[in-house]
Amino acid sequence: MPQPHDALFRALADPTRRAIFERLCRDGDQTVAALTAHAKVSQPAVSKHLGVLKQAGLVRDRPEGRQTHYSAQPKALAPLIDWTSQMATFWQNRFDDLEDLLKRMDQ
Amino acid sequence: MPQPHDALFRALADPTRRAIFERLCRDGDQTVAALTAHAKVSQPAVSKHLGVLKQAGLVRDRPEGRQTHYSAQPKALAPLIDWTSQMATFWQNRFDDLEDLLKRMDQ
DNA sequence: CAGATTGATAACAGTGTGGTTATGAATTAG
DNA sequence: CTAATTCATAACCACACTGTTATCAATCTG
Repeated sequence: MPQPHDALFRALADPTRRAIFERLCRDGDQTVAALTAHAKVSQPAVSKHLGVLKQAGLVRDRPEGRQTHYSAQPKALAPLIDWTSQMATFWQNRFDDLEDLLKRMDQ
Repeated sequence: MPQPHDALFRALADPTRRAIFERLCRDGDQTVAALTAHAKVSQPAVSKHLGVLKQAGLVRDRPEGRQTHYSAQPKALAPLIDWTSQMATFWQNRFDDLEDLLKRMDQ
């Protein structure tokens, strides 16, 4: 059972892919050609990365004539934020438990 | 030039590794044997995952006799939080720019 | 000391991932 | 219509990654 997080974490694991996503967040709509111009890899590589990002919901594509515009979908980062804060919460709760324990021992 | 983020994102990309980290966040200090008992992989695999997590700063090890205790280091998640909020900020700024543009057009 | 336990490491196998070049379909320009 | 452009896909390659089993050093136990 693959977690819903899984595709997201996987997609963000690659630096080239993160760079593409960052650029889309920073500068908005971009064609594949524009993204390729700034990437250090070939156009097919960029297309494949965009495919992975799209699969993870991180980008949307908007075909327009012979070019395809891609845009960031930062809402897709929500599960990552949730997961992170959950980890922090677990951590915090353990301190709370420790506190409770110490209080109980104090009696 | 490997970003400081890189090891972090990479470490979190694997589900087995995330599960180990989650358990350490939830239940605190664990020996390798305890972690292996709940993982679906062999002890050497767990040890290797712990090595990767340690490299990324996500866990600390505390040798004690013949066993090694591992604990989560949630502070290591900070760069991930920063990165995420930066993406959101970029996104927000682009809306601000758009707003500015619309205001300017309104005059 | 002898034997059992714990965990790290080595060696290896299978798979996945990220890159390349080649190519083709669709669209635009001349 | 012809030529050029844009992007996706196919085919392939190299390597990294995750898992395995075997083994060993270190430590505890009897």
